[in-house]
This record gives sequence, C-alpha cells and structure tokens, in this order.
Amino acid sequence: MSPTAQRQTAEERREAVLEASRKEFAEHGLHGASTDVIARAAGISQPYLFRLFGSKKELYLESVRRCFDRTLETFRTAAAGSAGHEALRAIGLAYGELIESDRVLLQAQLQAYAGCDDPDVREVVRRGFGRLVDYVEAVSGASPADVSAFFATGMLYNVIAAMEIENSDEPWARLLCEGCRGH
Amino acid sequence: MSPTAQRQTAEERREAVLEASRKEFAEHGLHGASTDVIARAAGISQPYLFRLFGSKKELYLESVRRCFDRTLETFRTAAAGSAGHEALRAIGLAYGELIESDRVLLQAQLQAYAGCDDPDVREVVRRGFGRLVDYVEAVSGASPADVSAFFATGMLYNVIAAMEIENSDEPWARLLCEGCRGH
DNA sequence: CACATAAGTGAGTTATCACTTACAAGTGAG
DNA sequence: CTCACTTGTAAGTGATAACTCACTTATGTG
Repeated sequence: MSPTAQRQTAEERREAVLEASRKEFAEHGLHGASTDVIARAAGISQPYLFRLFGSKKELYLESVRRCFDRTLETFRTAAAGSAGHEALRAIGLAYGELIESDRVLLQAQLQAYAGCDDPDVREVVRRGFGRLVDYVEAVSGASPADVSAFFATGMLYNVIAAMEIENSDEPWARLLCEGCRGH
Repeated sequence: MSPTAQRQTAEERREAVLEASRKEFAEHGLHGASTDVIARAAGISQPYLFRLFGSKKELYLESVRRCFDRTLETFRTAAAGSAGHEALRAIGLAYGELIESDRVLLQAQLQAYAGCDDPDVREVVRRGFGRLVDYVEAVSGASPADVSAFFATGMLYNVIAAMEIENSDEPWARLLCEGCRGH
C-alpha cells in the first residue's frame, strides 16, 4: 500500500476482489486460479484476500453466485413488458448477446458446470440454475417441453460460443449454428 | 519398480497413463490435475510420464481426443442397423445411458468445454465435436434444425447430469427432466 | 488528544507444481 | 557373450500453491 493511498471499506474491497476473481476463475477454474493473481488484480495483498473471504473456495462460490445473478438480471430486463412465447424469444436473444459480448461470463458458466463434481459448487449451481428455470417458466407460461427446449438451446449455444464456431465455414459448424438460430 | 516386476512396452504404459489421466483430468481439469497423481495411478514414476508424453498438456489433449472417440464409438454402435429419425432416437438413448454410467466421461467433457479458451484445447474439441455432428447428420439424414435440436438436448442433458437433478423433487428440476425426456 | 476498531501488509509456513538430469537395469539381436 | 536400445527411476530444479502470524497504520468517536 503506497503511503498516500486512501483506505476503503471492506465492502468496497470485497467488490473489487469479486470483480478481479471473475476473470481468473473463468479462465482457470477453481483449482487452476491463483489467489495471488486475484489479490494483485484487486489491488490488495494476498493475506487480506483471505481475511475478506476466508478461503479460495468461499470466494469461488460467491463468484459463481454472482455469475448466475447477472444472467437472471439479463433475463428480467429482456422479458420486461412481454409475456408468453414472446418473452421466451426476447430472453433467448438477450442471452445470445450477453455471452457474445461477455466471454468471461460464458467461461465462468462452463467452469461452474465442470466444477459440479464438488458438492458445494454443485449446490450453488443448482440454486442458480433453478432460479433461471423458475423465472423463465413463470414469465413465459410455456410448457415443460418448451421450457426445457429453451434451455437446451441455451446450453448448445454455450458450447458453440466456447468452440468459437459462429463464423466457421466448416459444414458441420454451419449446420449447427444455422439449426440453432432457427429456434 | 519392484525387482520382480515385468517390463512393459512403452505403448502399454501409454495406455495405462491415459486411463489413469481420465479420472484426474475429469475431476480437476487441465490446470488442476497433478501429473504426479496420474503417474502414481498408472504405476510409473512421474519422470517417465514426461518421457512418454512430453508435457502435461500433450497428455491432456490426447485424453480429450480419447473422450470424443469413445462417444463417437457409442454413437456408431447405437445406430448400427437403423437410419433416419430412428437412428437419432437410438443414439440419444445410448448417450443418456453412457453418461449415466460413466460420470468420469461426463466430467471430462464438461472440463473440455470449459478448457476451450485455450486454443489447443479448443482445436481438439472442435475436431471431436465436428466428427460427432458429421456422423449424426450422415446416419440420420435429419434436417439442420433437427440435428442441432438433437445436440442441444444432449448438452442440456450433460448439465442435468452434472447437477445431479435427475431424481430431484424440486419443481424446476422435474420440469426440466420431464421436458428433456420428451425429445 | 486518546483510544478502540477496522484496514492492510511483510515475511513466513509447508506442500506441491511441472519438468530435468544423470544414471541403472532389463531385453532382443547377432 | 556382448552391445545397442528401450524401459524405468532417484534425486533434484526453481517456482508457486494456499494460507497464517505478527505487526503497522489509518480513521471515526468521545
């Protein structure tokens, strides 16, 4: 800490750490991420990170929660004012734009799914995903088959985006993207 | 190596290492896995692992290739003798059974998707996924929309299995699984 | 000004990381 | 038997991992 630096509240620092951890966890996952890198990026020392969050895993879980919160918020904003299948379509479009513009969020989600063999991670992912499903069902009033088809398309789109084949000219890639846009 | 142990060919050892690495990489991903743990599980010293594969990443890439090979083989076996939408249904069922019975394979796939921000991993995943799409399209003759809906359902099923909500009694979980079974 | 409390870090802990070097021993061919 | 080749490891490299301890310094309040 430089001598002229102003102190911040613990809450402000927590925010800074969570923001910094987004990228690191998205790129390397829970096990691969470095608390030292995160602390540096947040502008604090590594010991202070542990004072604020207790452990690397606690920080990760909070980071995953934020990730789902962000997605739900996007859903809400997109669906505002519409209902039924119109809302479904609006949410789908907004989600596509979201992960197209924020690859960090996309990576973070994929890491969270991959991290699901850890019970604590799984629990957080379940809660986050559950809230998304609940919301989509409530706002659209669609049938179980339609709601699950909606999320299926979303999961495929995640993988398409991860593989970065949106603009590929390979036949299988074009087929997959074309078919996906149809939904 | 115990004094009575028989020597094996390098090829046999490579197989043993690849088999051992499956689990470790599936659980922890490329960055989180330990070459020491893998070598021990394969019954060799850690230095020899590096002689056989060059680097941790090379081993990982080979492991991911195997993962997709295994899935494609399952597809082929399932579709044998059928065609059209009948083949699609047979492959879907076989895939469901595959990841239900082999959680390691499921985890390995999710880790591979999450690892896609690394260009080398992405390239291997692209190739593997592409072969799956090519095969499914060829054997089923289905439309792009149907093929992509098929893979979308598969991706959702991956996440359902990862979250372990197949037998959950939460409403959103039942809705998602029910809708998914309908496809 | 004094004092409790909160913010923040330097220096260390032990363990493990990927990877290398140098060397030993089994094995098949001539 | 011998010699080239392959299989295999013991012992180490420096770097970095998560996390702790002892300590300092700023800040709001009476």
